[in-house]
Amino acid sequence: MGAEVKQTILNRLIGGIDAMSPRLRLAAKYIVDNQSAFGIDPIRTSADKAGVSANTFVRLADRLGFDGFDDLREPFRVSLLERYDGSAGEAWLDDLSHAGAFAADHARTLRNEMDIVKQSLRLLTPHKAEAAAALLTEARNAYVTATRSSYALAYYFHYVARMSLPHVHLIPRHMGSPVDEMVSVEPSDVLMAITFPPYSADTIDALRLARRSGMKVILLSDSELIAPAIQADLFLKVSVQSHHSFSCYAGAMAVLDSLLHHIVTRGGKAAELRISRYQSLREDFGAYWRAKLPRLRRE
Amino acid sequence: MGAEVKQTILNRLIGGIDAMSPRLRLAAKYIVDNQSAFGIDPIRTSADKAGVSANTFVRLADRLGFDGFDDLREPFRVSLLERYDGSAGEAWLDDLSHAGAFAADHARTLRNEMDIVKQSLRLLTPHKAEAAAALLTEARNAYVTATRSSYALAYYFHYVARMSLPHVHLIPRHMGSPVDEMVSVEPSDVLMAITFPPYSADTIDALRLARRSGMKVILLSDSELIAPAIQADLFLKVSVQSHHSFSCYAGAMAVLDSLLHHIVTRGGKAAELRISRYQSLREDFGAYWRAKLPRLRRE
DNA sequence: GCCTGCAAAGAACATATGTTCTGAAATCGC
DNA sequence: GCGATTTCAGAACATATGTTCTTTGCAGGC
Repeated sequence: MGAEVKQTILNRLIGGIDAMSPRLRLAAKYIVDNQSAFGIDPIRTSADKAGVSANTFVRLADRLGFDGFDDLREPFRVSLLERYDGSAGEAWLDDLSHAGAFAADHARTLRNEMDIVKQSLRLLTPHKAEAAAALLTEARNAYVTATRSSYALAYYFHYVARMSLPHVHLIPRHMGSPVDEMVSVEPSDVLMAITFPPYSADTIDALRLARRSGMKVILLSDSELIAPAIQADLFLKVSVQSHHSFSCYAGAMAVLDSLLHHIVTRGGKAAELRISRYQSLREDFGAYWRAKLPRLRRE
Repeated sequence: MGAEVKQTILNRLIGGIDAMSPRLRLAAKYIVDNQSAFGIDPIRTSADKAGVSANTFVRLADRLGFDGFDDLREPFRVSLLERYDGSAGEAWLDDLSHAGAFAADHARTLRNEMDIVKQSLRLLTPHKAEAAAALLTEARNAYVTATRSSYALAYYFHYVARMSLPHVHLIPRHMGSPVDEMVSVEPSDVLMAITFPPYSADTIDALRLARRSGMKVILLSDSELIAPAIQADLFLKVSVQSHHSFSCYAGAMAVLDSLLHHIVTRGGKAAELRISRYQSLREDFGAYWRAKLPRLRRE
């Protein structure tokens, strides 16, 4: 009952947003993006978060034909109640399991994803996380390598990490083998390798070269035993098991997210500043909604 | 974070209820029984529903050591906001929270990762998953696009999907804008765009072009409202919130993993075969341990 | 019986919240 | 360009909300 009303409002907000004035758009977008927060916050809080004034929300409510702001917020309040009560625990997954063949199969994959994420994060002890962050931060140069599908993970990690640590490099940069770009490594460098079965020969070569060069080695994989005569200084185990023939990388991504957090935290104010400079640089391009508005950010 | 505090309060309420006066008991029981309602209702409403006076709740808050009623209700509010206390009650995480400053911070990030993964997967209903798989499978050509850090996600998705569906293309392939590679799109094609704030102008352009071309559009993002005049045929919402200035992609990755599963499943025997052919092709290169070993595959 | 101590409700108060009003700034139309 | 219109924020206002104060009622002790 309440959920329908809410959906109707959302549809009207989405459908009518192109015909709205800039501030009304911001307010509408805020509601669509933060439905739960909008349900509980008082009008001024929502206004601050959305970057508009309080009475912009009043005007939005009026424009939508409501008697007042409260009438607009009410459906979001009750939907918050309904949804929460219905979703306590893992009931939603169990329900899915009994909602037909496709849903049951779907539920199995979702459960698997959550399991590998939990399992991977569990294995990332604070000690290991701290050690990894320290190794990467204090290295002269830190090389991140991977190939094929795990290259995506390395790409992401490098993309974010380099904002905080300019001495992080992704190899191979384009084509070719990672060893080609390791000609001038030194013992004060670090190699972080990411590989999953079937393990890449290129990555294994890079690991071997790193060992010979006396570099520190961080290995992110599902097994510590990748190939003979390979040992990592720090092994980060992640779970990638799946029901099909290829791996699931959600666990690995969660571990990388977590490492990035520590790297940025270690970087302190300077790192934060560098990242926000990247951000603002990019916003000059993709600034559609925020167009010419002052960026009011909470906290 | 909020979920823990709430749980602590509940435990204290339940544990201490025998030592309370009759009215305080009523109030305590009401909180335990109606956690969500207690989170949003003002004090007088809760008082009416519980059958006590307003200041009984004030006294209860005082007795529990809070500075005021608001402090008592706050954890219930935020837990309502977090929609899903995915990580509540994980003993190993709770232990971490009390093992020093670094471990506590670490635990916070792990909890966040698990929550966004759960939240994202919850939003991926079987209906949406099936629709996405169908759109991608039945398209003449399917284009996957993203830029900057989310390019990693698109890269991964394309890498695996194309084994099952050869008509999936990653754009932009190297440099340049995705629109450059959309010159010959047709209404029977599909565009799957992945973008997170700050939204990329290139991706938005691609979405606009897709709309004009009559293509079907799948949008994987944190918001349905990316830019004006953009609407997706299928919107897959994922949670990327984090405690720092950049997004966490574990939830997005879990959703992609899940979609890939359905795509491969839909592909049937033919797809499985194609994938294992890729696998064996790669193993000829990277076959170190496996060389003379039987391939043990779980399940 | 009277007093003390506690529990509880209701009234009184200060603050927070939604709403309205006003004037300034931006935008549009000509 | 310049006036008309729209959009918007800040102040002013009435109501709602949390808190405090006061009073009442009820036990138990001397």
